Amino acid sequence: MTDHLLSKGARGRPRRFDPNAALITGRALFHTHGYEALGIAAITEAVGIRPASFYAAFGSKAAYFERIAEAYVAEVLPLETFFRDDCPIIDSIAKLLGEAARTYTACSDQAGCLILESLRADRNDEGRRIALRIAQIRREKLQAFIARGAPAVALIATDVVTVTMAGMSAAARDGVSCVCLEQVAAVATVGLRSLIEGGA
Amino acid sequence: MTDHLLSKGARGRPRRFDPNAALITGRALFHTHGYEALGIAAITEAVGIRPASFYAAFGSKAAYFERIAEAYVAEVLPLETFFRDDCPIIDSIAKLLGEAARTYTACSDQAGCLILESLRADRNDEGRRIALRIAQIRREKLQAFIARGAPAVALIATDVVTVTMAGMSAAARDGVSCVCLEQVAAVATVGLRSLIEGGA
DNA sequence: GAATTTATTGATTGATCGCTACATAATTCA
DNA sequence: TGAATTATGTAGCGATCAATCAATAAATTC
Repeated sequence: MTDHLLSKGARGRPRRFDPNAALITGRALFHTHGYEALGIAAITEAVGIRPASFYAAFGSKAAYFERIAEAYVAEVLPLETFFRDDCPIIDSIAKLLGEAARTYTACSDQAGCLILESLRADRNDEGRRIALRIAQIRREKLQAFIARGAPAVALIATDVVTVTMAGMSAAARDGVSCVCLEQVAAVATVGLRSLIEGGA
Repeated sequence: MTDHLLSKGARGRPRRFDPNAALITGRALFHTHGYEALGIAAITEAVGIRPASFYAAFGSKAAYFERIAEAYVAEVLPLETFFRDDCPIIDSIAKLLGEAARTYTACSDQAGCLILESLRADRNDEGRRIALRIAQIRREKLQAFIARGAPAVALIATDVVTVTMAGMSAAARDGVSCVCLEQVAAVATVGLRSLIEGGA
């Protein structure tokens, strides 16, 4: 991680910056400002490089964002952590929603979910297209997990979880507190429990 | 409405276009593309005027959007329609959420709520600032209505409704169907009923 | 040392952004 | 009829956008 400059067998002039660090920096910037509002100039200034170096390393703004978004979805609220076969599905969902409330409000400068917030853009926005693909994969994964414990209502339960998380992400960006979102998650869980356990 | 060209007492050269029609056109465009993604060029082309005429009539893009957003919030899902004193608060909320599901999916090119979707932007985005002010006023109004029927849990119930509507608006933009959103609204209502009626 | 390879710097490119200056056209009021 | 007023068309402002070009620098390979 710190030996990015060494790269023994590399020919040519070595990089003067760490691409991984640049991805971390970019993640924070995209999370704060969004895909469209964040310009190359702001990225390169924050990383401490010139545009040409940025494009040599990452190819394009879209490719740069895609790498960041892929890493984000793999790290933040990974579904495998919550859905285990020895745990009632409703408990898994409750834990997921509660943890989402905390994650989305952990840093006021980067509130909400990077992926879900990147969906809020024009249809033809490149950032939205990338985020949409990632969000759909995640959604299918979630639905598969829920289907294992509640096959009859998996689709609607997945929609409820998805809508709730999107709403919590939006609310977090509008400044709603962690405690409030935890309560929202709890109320949503009540409805979901009723749905899954076959209540009215 | 059709006599905008007459305006008996008006001095100077008369307008060649209907500002009200231009507001309608702009509402559809903003709803489809969002504040930032919609440029003056696209607006003026759709309305059939030149930029100079646009600025003479509306002052700025922000002022134009503000007039559209104010009209939108007054017309779409007006809270007074749903909250009446002779109706249990949970029924009012259920009707509001159900109608939101239908409204948000009525037109696929303008899915979701114009105000809520305009909140998804950079903090310093002018469109977001305008939408945020309108959304906050609406939120306070909603909380006041809910407090009349359920004062003890008005704050959290308001948060749940707000989050659910924001999530439904986002889902509608991602292509989720009306039927699915109606089911989501129904599940959310179950949780809210439990909250309001003091259940577990 | 010479050739090759890769990354850097610095200066731009063409497109688009919101917005406006200027002259002209069309109307009302005196 | 002429002055005042308002809207229009043309043309372009400075700023910013993502992305790139040519020249140079720093490494490896031969």
